[in-house]
Amino acid sequence: MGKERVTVVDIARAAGVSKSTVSLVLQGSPLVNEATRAKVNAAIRELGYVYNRSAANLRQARSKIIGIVVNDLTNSFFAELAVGVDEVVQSAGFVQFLANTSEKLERQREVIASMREHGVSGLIISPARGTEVGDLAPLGAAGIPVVLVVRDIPGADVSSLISDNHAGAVAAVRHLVERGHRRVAFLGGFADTAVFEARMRGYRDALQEAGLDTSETLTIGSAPSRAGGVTAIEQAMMLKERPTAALCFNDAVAFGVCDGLRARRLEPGEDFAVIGFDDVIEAKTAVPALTTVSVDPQGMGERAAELLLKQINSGRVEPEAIVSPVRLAIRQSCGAAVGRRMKEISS
Amino acid sequence: MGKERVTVVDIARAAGVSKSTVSLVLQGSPLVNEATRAKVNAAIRELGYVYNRSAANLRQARSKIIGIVVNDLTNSFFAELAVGVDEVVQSAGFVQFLANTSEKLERQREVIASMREHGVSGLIISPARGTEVGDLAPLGAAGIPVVLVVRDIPGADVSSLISDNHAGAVAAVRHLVERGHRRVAFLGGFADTAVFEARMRGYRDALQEAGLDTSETLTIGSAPSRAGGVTAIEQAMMLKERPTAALCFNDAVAFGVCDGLRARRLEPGEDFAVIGFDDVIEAKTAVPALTTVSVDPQGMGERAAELLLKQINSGRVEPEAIVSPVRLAIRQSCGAAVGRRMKEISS
DNA sequence: CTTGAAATTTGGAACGATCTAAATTATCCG
DNA sequence: CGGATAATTTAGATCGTTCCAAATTTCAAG
Repeated sequence: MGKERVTVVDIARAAGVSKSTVSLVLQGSPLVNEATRAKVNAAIRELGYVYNRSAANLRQARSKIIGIVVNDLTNSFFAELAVGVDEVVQSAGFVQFLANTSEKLERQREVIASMREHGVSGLIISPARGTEVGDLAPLGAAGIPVVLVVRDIPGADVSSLISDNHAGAVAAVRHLVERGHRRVAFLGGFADTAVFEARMRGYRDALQEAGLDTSETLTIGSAPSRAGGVTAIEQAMMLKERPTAALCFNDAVAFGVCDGLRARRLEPGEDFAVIGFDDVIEAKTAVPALTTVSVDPQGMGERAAELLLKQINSGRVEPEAIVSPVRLAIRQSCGAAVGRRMKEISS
Repeated sequence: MGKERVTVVDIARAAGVSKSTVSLVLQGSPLVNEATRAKVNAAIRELGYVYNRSAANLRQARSKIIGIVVNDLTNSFFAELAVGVDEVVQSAGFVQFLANTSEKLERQREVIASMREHGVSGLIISPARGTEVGDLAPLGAAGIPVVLVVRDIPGADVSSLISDNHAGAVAAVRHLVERGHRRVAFLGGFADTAVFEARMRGYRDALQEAGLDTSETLTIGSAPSRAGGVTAIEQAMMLKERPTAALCFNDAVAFGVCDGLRARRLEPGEDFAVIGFDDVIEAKTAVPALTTVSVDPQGMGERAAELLLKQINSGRVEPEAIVSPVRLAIRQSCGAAVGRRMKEISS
């Protein structure tokens, strides 16, 4: 009744060769004769053999798994990132272990430990808020390559791939200033992340460069989500001197800001200029199409995966810190130059 | 120089016990004496031991991995579903293998094969379009429990958890009819899926029940995406007899429809009623908030995972086909009763 | 003390692949 | 045909854990 598992020995017997030869065939070795290869493959199909990776990993000491740890999978930025990683990882014959930490350090620790136990060959991590150098140290010590994405951890001795947040923010604000805006807000995001800091600094620098007010009143934090955007813009509109434009921490916030504006019967792109950050897929198709700093999450995932694979294959490499260039995708939500209506509401 | 891997034997030696005892401790067996357990745990910490799951799996013939295969991770419905699965799977001591097929059958086959090789204990699959019974048969034969989610595959001998698409569509259309709509469209989606068929049938049935026109002209297919929604509503507005309301295939389409309406200077919820399907997180915070058939993707993920775990633990169970109840979340986008403006544009 | 049962601990054989080094077979050339 | 070289194939050890059966220790009761 109970069917035994089919192993290399079984197919060796069936094909009339030794298990070593079967192993060679499984690995696609060029050493083996075409005729025997065919015989073996036939037997494999015949018996419905399923390769046992656990056994292989045991001997080889490292599996063909790469792990990816993200801090918030429900944010489509990270979902797209994961898709990008999966794409290249799969075609390199690896398989992806994906875990979501929901921004919880404890979960992140568990997840990374579990991946180590499974013998992952490398890890791509978008760290949860508050991750420290020490959380990654054991990986480095064990010789497991790590690529940090999106968020960097200062002092960590691993590679990182983050987008040029500062330059992106500068470009966005310059664009708004060129269009005549004088009161530009920075909306959304939590102040304790490196990403926030960089975008914020770019915003300030561009403002300063244009000789504009860089006081703190126009900077309003919130959760980096759509709902956060709604509350941020609400607060902004309570100010005595209202902004006429805003650079948002990310696209989710920007969408929320648009929602909030509409709730006040203001049309984003006409009555108020909105620029986002990240360029998630919906940015293009939204109405109005969202002007945003284009980061291409899927592309970032692909590049992170390539970087990681390079490190895995070349044994040991110096950690690289790559900043990924960024461009401003100008669409409708940043509107035309400041015109009648904007002047009107801003006064 | 080269540090050797630390194994049970090493910690056995360090703790002055046998490797069997260490193994017992590792598994949290109640057989072992408290004092020795402490000694062993100390040694484990001391030497920085990392459990080798490959070795364990080899012996035990099945790993604590559950696989989840989704057809489109960039769709936030599935991202949320995956998060729900991850949640319960992790707390049950399993770890999740997530793969995205991008709706490609070939990729799906590879991915499922790879998961088998890794010895997954069970699989949650949202199958790619065109998946056939034969694609799942080998899993059943190998005694690997499978739970299908979202899309069912008629004739497959596995459990499934799908939402009550028919009832949801009926409820949505009834609601629109009660509000006075007489020309209700069904927008978006591909006609060759079981999900489409069910929602569509619900739409028809409710229309018929109200004695309304069920001719095909008001049914307009499109890609089940935001962009698809835009094109679908454009087509709908070209009709000589325009609809005043629409049930959309899913929320992404519904958002696209809202976008398309705005592009024509029509305000969703005021000039035209829109109802979506799925209730993704953005539905609540969008403006106008989207009325939608609430499916709670994360909850579905959790339930699917629980169902799967039940099957894994209880050895062998009869496949169950669960249809998950659904409720209409009435928000702003379906507007008030047909009023002045709607009559105006619809004539 | 003995003794039997209960509580702990343990040696050694798996698990199913890979790898090394050596054996076998085929091929070539004068 | 002999010998050398190249091409294939193979035996057997090995990876790090779990599991079985048996051994040892502990303990309570007689």
